[in-house]
Amino acid sequence: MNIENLRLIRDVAQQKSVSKAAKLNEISQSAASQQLQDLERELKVPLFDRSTRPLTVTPAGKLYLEFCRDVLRRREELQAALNNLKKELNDTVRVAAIYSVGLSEMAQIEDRFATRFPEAELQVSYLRPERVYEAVEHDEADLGLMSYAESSREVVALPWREEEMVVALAPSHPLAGARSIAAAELHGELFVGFDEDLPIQDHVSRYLREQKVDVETTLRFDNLQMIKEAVAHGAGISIMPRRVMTADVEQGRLVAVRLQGAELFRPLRIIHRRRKVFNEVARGLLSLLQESEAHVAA
Amino acid sequence: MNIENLRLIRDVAQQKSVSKAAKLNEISQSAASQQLQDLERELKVPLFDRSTRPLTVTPAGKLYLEFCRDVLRRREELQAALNNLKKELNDTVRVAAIYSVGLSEMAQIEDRFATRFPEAELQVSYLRPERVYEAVEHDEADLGLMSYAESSREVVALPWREEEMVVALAPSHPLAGARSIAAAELHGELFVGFDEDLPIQDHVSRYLREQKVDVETTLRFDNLQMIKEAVAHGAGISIMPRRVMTADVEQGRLVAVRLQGAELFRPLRIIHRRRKVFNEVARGLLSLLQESEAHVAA
DNA sequence: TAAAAATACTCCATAGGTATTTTAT
DNA sequence: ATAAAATACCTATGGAGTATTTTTA
Repeated sequence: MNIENLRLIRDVAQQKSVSKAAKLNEISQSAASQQLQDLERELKVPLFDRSTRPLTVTPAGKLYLEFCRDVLRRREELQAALNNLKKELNDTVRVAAIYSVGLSEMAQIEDRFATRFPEAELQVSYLRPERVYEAVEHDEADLGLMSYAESSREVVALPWREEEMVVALAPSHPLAGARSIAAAELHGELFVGFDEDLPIQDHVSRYLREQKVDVETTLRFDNLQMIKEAVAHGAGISIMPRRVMTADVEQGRLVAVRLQGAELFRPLRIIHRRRKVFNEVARGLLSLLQESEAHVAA
Repeated sequence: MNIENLRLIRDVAQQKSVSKAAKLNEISQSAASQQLQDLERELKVPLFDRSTRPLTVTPAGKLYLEFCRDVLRRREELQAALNNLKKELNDTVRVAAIYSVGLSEMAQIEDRFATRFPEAELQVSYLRPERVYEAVEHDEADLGLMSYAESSREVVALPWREEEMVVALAPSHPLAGARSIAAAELHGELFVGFDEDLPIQDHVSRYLREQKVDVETTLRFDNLQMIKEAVAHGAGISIMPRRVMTADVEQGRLVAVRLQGAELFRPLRIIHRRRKVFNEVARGLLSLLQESEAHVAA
């Protein structure tokens, strides 16, 4: 029972002729005759009465014929569904990004992507960092954009960009007027930090430790949004990427001051599954991202 | 795409393992692996992600899996339907008989058949003679019971029984009291006959011609029922098989008188398609009919 | 390191072809 | 007599096996 055989049987019934059905299916009359007989032997029941001309369909043949039609129709449905899926598979790239990559950042990327691949679809999900990693690991996303990612057995991390970390202050803070701040000046300040298990917090803590600076951490959050909120309300100062506070600075809610020597950077990475087979648009997006990194660096 | 392959793919998804599915389907791991790859090559889309353990089903795999399940279910339905049909085919014999074979006659046959073949089913259709012949010719009936049938290219006629033809009269008819009637006595009688194109009419007409008897035919019908009706109402006499008027005689509606010399018989025949392959019960019924003929003759 | 899957290689069963015979009209 | 189906016979292909390598966890 294969598709060709189903078609053949259907055509025999329709044409009332084995040889005509054979021609339609581009096989010899002999082959058609043998297929039909093999099938009848397998089912142990004749499907056609060939002692009349033209041949006639037996009741069993009618049942089998309906079966053929049903399966052939179902097969067409499958083919159509698979084609849709394949189109999507080929024309879509799925990106998982942490929130702090930023909507405006992604909007630019999306624009350039849309120009270069007008047919393609770019799906972006904003997720918490662990979920970005998981999405890539389980092949729910083709590319991940996150900070402090490390290559592992499952996942490859490529460099993307290094974001300058600055001191975030409420406009009312005494240091808010400074053009730059030396690490030492932070000693004893009230500080709003990340949860301790986050790599960015490790990074900042290590930096402060190296600079022999002690800050008094008053609050911890697992996301930038809440930290900015707390800083704006005067709960303390913080250290974060300059880029994530652009809007807040413009609106006068926060002040960003350069760290003297600009010696702290948050590494953003592009991650993907090891041995991942990219489709064309995913490859395209990857190189677009890497170009843009070069561009920013320049 | 054959049934075994559909089962294999379904089992791979269910077991999340090619080797386990292979065992279930009693083929080697290698064969299963190759079947799967061939299928994926044919569809040009991977159905399973084998870079994870246990393997996972891709979206395309899910679509294909539903297809497998649908086709396998449909196939079971077909098998069940065919089994019913085959049972019927093997245990059923279809008989087409002319009306004048008679219900009581057939009831006896059915009883004896039911005793000898308790599992079997006997389907009897009462039809007009042409339709009996057609039914046998087109394999709508296995056996036909009719009068005056001849063997032809399509159909074989076997002798069954010869039915004595008698004179049918209304009880009020002057000849109704006779023990027998010579052909000559019918001369000038009003006569109710069959349509001229029926063999039985030929037969009767030829007989009367040979006996140099002229009757005055007042009415013609294409069936015995109407002729009996007409005779009972005094439209004339007729000649017909004794057996078909038994009930009418008992009820005093008609009188049957033997033709002197009992020289007129209606031949009943069993007909069947040439080269017809009988099932067991049809063969059984045929020999039962032929026995009963011997019995009647004895 | 152990399992599962893929691959290399071989074999043979069978699907399909040509030529011929049988069958139906 | 003619066209259709069945059959005899042959060949090439591909499906399935064993043994081995590669991959995943």
